[in-house]
Amino acid sequence: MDIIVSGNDLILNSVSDFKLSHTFECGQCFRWNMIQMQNFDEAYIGVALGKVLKIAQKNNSVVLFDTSINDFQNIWSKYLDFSRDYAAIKDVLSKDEILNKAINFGYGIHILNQDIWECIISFIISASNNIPRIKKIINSLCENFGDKLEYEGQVYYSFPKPEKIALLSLEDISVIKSGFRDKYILDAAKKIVSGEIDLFSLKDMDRTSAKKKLTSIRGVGNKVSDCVLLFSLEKYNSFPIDVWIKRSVEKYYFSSQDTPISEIEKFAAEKFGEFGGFAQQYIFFYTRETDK
DNA sequence: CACCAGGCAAGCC
DNA sequence: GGCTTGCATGGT
Repeated sequence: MDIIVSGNDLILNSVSDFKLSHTFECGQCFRWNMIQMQNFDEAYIGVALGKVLKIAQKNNSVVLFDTSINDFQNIWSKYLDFSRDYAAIKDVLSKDEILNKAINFGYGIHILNQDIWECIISFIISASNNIPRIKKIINSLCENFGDKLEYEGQVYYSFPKPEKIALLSLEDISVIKSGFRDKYILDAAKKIVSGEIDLFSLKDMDRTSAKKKLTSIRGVGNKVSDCVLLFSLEKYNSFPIDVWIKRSVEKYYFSSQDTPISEIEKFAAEKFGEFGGFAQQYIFFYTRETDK
């Protein structure tokens, strides 16, 4: 991959194993929206890490608009996971017939390195919910309590900090219509602001310890913590099992037989090992886009 | 109207 | 340990 500065924009050429729609639509993030741009195959605008980014792609070229080389190297390269060798991961996983199909379908998936706090709240909101409404609630949380950001004459909102959320009452937060999850959101904010949970130290912990810490937050159980571990703490052997993954794994590997989650976890650990998280994303995207 | 949606906690055994 | 039920809200 080579990087070219073009005015205020940054052009990445010879990008491989990456496609915007695969990465942004595979269910790991909720704040990226597709836009139309001439001369590109795909384009998105999103808010992440307190910044608005417009990004577009044509074939193997990706353009980050109004982005300095510093911001790319310090922020976006890591966020978009550009330094990982996805070809090597795909080689290993493709040996499995099902994964081979899933990878051919979602060949451009990258696992983003998201903000831990945003990830915790987003997946607390995801519980017993559907994706359009998850996006709607998160958007409302940002509009009501985040900071205003302007880009090209449009207004966007950052994801509100835990310090801001911790000061809210249940009544305050009821405007976002998150239902029974409201108290979980407040609990997470309070545990983080009080220092009971130190987000920074989670990164250095092993998977089991980090998971134990995360599940001490109300509303964070097995599945939500696995998502946080995978999408923001670089624990790539996590294999979050939601209803879709459960159904899909049962269909492809257990002759459509109802199987306990504990057994699916065991199966995934043995079958995919250190690449469990990547396998999960390929399967999730494949099954969501084709089974429906 | 019943049922479901990227689950989880609490209560039961 | 495992199993069941209630949970806010909005969409079919």
